[in-house]
Amino acid sequence: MHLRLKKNDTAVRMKLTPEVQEVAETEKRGRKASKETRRQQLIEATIDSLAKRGYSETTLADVADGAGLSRGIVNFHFESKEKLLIATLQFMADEYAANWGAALEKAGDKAAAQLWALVACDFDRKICTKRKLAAWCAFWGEAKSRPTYQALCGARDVRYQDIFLALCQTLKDEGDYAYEPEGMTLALCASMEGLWLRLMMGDGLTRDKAHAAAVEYLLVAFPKHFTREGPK
Amino acid sequence: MHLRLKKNDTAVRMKLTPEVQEVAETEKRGRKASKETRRQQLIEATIDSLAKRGYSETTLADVADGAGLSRGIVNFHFESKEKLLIATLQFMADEYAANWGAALEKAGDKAAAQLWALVACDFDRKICTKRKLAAWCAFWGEAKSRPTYQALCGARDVRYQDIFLALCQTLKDEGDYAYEPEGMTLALCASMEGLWLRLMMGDGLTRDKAHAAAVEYLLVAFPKHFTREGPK
DNA sequence: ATATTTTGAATGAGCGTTCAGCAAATATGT
DNA sequence: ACATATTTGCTGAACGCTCATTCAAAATAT
Repeated sequence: MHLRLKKNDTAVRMKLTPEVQEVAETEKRGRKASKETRRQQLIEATIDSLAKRGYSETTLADVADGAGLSRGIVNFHFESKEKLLIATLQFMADEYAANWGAALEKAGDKAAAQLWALVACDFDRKICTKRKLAAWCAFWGEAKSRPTYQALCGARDVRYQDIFLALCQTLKDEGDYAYEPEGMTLALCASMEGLWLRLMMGDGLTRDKAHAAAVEYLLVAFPKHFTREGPK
Repeated sequence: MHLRLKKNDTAVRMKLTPEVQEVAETEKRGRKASKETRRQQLIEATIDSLAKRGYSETTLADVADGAGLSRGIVNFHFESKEKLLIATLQFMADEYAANWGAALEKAGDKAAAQLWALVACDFDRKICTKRKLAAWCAFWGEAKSRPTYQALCGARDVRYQDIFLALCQTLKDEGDYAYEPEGMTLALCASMEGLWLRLMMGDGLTRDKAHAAAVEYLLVAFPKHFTREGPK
């Protein structure tokens, strides 16, 4: 006979991370949480685990514990570990895309303002957290040997890169700059990704310093369009 | 009773990769290989495995197979899987450092030439192979949750970054550029790392195009010092 | 003969997956 | 209203597989 704790008694459970908590408390609690809410809660716990332990040490047990739920739960809501991870990456990719999409909307129709916004939003508090950067990096590390991950990681991808390229092209025409836009765009995008990488590694680099470095790049590339405070 | 193949008969073994072969055939063959040679051979096989299967799926069995040796071999020459991986990363970090060290030597004492050489050598055939980039990336993915990896990955690190910064500073003084050197250096280093990341991801980006993008950066940042063909 | 290197079978820990069963929520019957 | 049946969400023990590690024995070198 088992001695049993009362279920869903959050006071008894291990401390959950703010992100998981938040999702768990959205809508209704405990048993009544909808399927979609549970999935989200597990995805958040997965990001936590990836950030804390890295890809190779992320286990379903850890995810379940992190979500404050039982062992079999992932295979119930997702079909397998693999599918949970894909859903997690998908979620992050969607969030990322939504973020820059919204930033672009708000930026108005001047190319310089759009480019500025696009660069800034990569270092937004919502997107650019240690936690999420670590999770991104975990996926990057596995991406080369997994086409599925590669496709989703590259979702910061074609459309994004195209827009970037178009903006650089426009500014070049406006400002009579001499550079070769494709190389320029590539170097700029790469720089932001590299800054993410470094943010993740720690080193005492902060979000603000990273953003400032990216801005420095914008300044030397498009001196007629930007000051350190923003587009002219 | 076992039916046994004759040992060390390379004709019978699985095809080994060029890198492993090369090491295996350095010095004397088969059993007579020295301790150091065997270690190197296993390290090359580890890089192969990381590149082919990613960190999380790299197994000692795969490494041993890749080296054309038996299962227990790694635990004999290295003490554990963990130590093999650390030795592998250490090897790559040393090779990387030696590469830019040599490039710096050869570049003479003009700051512009040195910076050019430093950027160029990151895209050198010897360093910048799919295989090695993939291995680097595999380690990056695990680095946040493993201090040891983090320390070694950051070996493209303090000294490297300091030299870079000093060079940017010198060029700024020479050329009366307006940028803030710390941000500039950071953005430039990050750009090169980001380009590596993209090279690894595939996308049809080639070493030459990546190098060209980095050069494009140099051009806009230091227009008085460089042309696309090199330092003035 | 002794020391060193290599082998490969055995071991056991860790992990993803499965599934029978429990409990909460909801639907249906009275 | 209350009782009963059905559905849905969840649990956790059990299973089987993969893989790092160990080690006795074999092969080779000195």
